[in-house]
Amino acid sequence: MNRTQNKVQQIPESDDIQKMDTQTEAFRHNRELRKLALNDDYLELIADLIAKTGEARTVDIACRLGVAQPTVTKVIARLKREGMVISEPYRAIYLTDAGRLIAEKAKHRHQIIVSFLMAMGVDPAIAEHDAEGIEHHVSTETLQAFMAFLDRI
Amino acid sequence: MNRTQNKVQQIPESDDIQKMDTQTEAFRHNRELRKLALNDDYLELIADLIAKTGEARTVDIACRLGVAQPTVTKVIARLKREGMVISEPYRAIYLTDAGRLIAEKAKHRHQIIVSFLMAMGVDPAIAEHDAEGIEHHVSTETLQAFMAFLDRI
DNA sequence: TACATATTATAGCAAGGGCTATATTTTGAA
DNA sequence: TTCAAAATATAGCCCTTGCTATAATATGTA
Repeated sequence: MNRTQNKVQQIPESDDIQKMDTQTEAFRHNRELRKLALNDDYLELIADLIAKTGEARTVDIACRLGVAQPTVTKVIARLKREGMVISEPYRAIYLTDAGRLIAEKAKHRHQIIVSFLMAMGVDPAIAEHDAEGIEHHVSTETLQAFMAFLDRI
Repeated sequence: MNRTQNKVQQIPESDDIQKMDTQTEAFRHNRELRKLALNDDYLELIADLIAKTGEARTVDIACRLGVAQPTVTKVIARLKREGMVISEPYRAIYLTDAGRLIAEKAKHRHQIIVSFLMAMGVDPAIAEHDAEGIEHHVSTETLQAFMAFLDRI
C-alpha cells in the first residue's frame, strides 16, 4: 500500500503536481480499461453469436477472435468466476444479466464510434477496425460529444 | 501454427466470411496494439522526463505511472532487450533512436487527439484522459481525418 | 571521509493470456 | 446402435505485468 517512490524529488510547480496526479490516475485507469477490453470483446462476441445461432460455442469464439481453443476455455472460466457468463461442461456458453448488460453497452459504444468515424470521412472498413480498439477507451462524456456531433450533421 | 478451429462449422454467407476474417484480423491487431500501448506509455514518459530534467529515473517513472519500482525495472529491461532504451546499472534511462521515434509519434498522436476531442466540446481534463487510451488505437487514416477536421474549423 | 538516505537491483510470488499436446465427451452419420 | 469426427477439457509450458521484501549501490551532507 505505501508507495515510497511517491516522494517528490525535485519540487514541481503546483500545476505540475495536479497534472502529474491526474496523469497518474489516467495511467492507472487505462491499465484497468485494457484488462476490461478483453471482457468486452468476449461478451460482445458471445452476444453476437447467440443472436445469430442461438448459442456461443468455444470453437466459434476461438475462430472469430483468432486464438486457440484452450485460451477461450480459460478466459471463459474467468468470466464465469466473475459472474458474466454461464456454462456447463461440454456445453455452449450463455450470458448472465450482468454479462449481457456489458455486451449491450459495448455494442452501443461500438456502433456510435463507427458511425462517428464514418461521419468524419474514415473508410468504413477502417472505421470498423479502429472502433474495435477505441471503444474500450471512450468515456461517457466523449461518447456524448460524438453523439451530439452526429445529431448536428 | 496450424489452427484446427479455423474449420467453418455452419457455412456463412460470403459477405459474412469476409466480415469474419476482417473482424478476426482486427481482434488480432488490437491485441497487439494493447501490448504496444504499454511501450508507448513508457517511451513517451521517458522522453518527457528527459526533456524536463535531462534524464529519466526509475523512481520518477514509477511515480508517474503509478506502479511499483521493480515493475518499472522489469519493463525497462524488456525495452532494453528490444532496443528501445539504453541504461547502465544504477543509472538513469535514455532512449535509442528507435525509442525516441516511437515516443515522438505517440506524442504527436496524443496531441492531435486531445485537440480533436476538445474541438468536439469535450472537457480538457477528460480529453486528456481519454486521449491517453485512444491514442494507441487510432490508425493513420483516422488520425488524418481528425487533422482534416481540425483544419476545417 | 563516513554514514544515513535515496535509489536501483534482485528474488520470489500471483494472476493472466497465449500456446501445443492430449484426454474426454458429444454428435452425427453409416 | 456404433463409431469416427468434432468439440471441449485438461495439463503443462512460456512470457508478461503486477506486487512485497530485501539486498546492493549511489549520493549528499555532516
